[in-house]
Amino acid sequence: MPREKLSDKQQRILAYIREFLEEHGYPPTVRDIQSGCDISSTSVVDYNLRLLQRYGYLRRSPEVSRGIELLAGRERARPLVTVPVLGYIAAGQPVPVPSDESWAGQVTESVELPTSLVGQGERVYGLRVRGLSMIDALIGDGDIVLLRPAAEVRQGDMVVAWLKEEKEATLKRFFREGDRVRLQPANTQMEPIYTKARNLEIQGKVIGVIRLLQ
Amino acid sequence: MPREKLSDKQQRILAYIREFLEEHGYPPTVRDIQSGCDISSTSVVDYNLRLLQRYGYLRRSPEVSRGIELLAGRERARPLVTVPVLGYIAAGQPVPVPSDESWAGQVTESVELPTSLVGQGERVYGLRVRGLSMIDALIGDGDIVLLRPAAEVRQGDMVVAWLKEEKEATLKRFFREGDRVRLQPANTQMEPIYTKARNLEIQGKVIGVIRLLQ
DNA sequence: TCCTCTAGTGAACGTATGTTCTATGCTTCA
DNA sequence: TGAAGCATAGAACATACGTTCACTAGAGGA
Repeated sequence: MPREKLSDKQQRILAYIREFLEEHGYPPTVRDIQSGCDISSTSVVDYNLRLLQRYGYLRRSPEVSRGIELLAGRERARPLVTVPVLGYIAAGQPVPVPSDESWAGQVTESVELPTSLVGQGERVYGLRVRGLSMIDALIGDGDIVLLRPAAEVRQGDMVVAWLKEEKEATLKRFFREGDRVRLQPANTQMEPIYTKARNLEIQGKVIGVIRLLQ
Repeated sequence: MPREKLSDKQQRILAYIREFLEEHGYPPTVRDIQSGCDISSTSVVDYNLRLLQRYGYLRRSPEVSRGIELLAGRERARPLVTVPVLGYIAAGQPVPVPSDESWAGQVTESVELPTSLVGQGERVYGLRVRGLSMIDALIGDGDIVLLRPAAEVRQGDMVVAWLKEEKEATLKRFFREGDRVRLQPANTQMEPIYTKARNLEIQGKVIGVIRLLQ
């Protein structure tokens, strides 16, 4: 769709929509635009909106009041993702796992993070660490661990693992070695854990850690 | 305005409005909310919107279709702040300090963070940690430390300190004890460092740590 | 000259949508 | 047990608002 040169009136309309949105939080009606831009008839507004839509400056939802959406800054569609913090992770306790789809209700808090950090549309969730049990992974009390449900785990991935026998959640790097698994702490001075693969339940893959002080 | 506890229904309504806005660029109608939140009557939606407005979560323009404006993230004017990562911090090396005003040129990379984490207009900068010298503060190789230039340092603040004699940068909690200073590692199993106050140069106050894996 | 295209006008139409009214359970408190 | 609030139902009302239509006027173009 060719981006043609806009008439003076069309530019005024675009500017007015932008201002109105800024001020009110919702788009103007055809009649708002009419009076705001000193246009004599609603049909003229409709006419120009139609053109602006064809040129790609906005999108209209038919039959919908105020159904105008500006497309100019479209890539800023979802700069922030609200990451739900589902609960706590601590040694000797089961880890909350996002129940399919709606984790409504279990969310105690949430953190907003840019998509540049966690990706877009990913089912990332957070867990707040309680206690010092993860300290060998350089994760302290109060830190937030960012997790992605683990479809596949590759060598060296940092994962939240549930040790069934020990009844303990832990956070380590994952290495499959034959029929056993080596769980390697991030802190190189600490010793790794070895266990059978079937003693392990991978809860999620760690994609980040956030610690906020003060 | 008292921020009362929201009912489950009210939280769903707020969430729905947010989603709808995100997706369409304009707010939902009362009937959109009704069907979207599985509410039986438009009057119930109206009733709850009225309450949400009284609590300060949104503003409604009377007689105006889709006249709903979310107020929660009103300061969302500039949700993302670009935090410059000025360089590296490692033991035995001086720490880069933001030269007044323009640190243009020294920036090797940058991270975008929401204002909810680092505040707005604050002169926050980042340093990437090289090596394991900060491991007693639960900070590993590759982590990013978020710093604010330290106007005043209070008891217990986490700071980046430059030890002049030792020629070493370290990251510890700061406690003034008479004429000497105790630098306490975040890891409680480690021993504190004691030094004279004049051997110390506070480079900045740590406000956060970010670790991104993968 | 007639024809076509763009731009504008004013009114009317139909429905999308905010609002209101009455009635009904459900707690809570005395 | 009854009064007082809260939350909900369903319907009806009034109007805000997108859309359409018939008509006018200038600007090329053949």
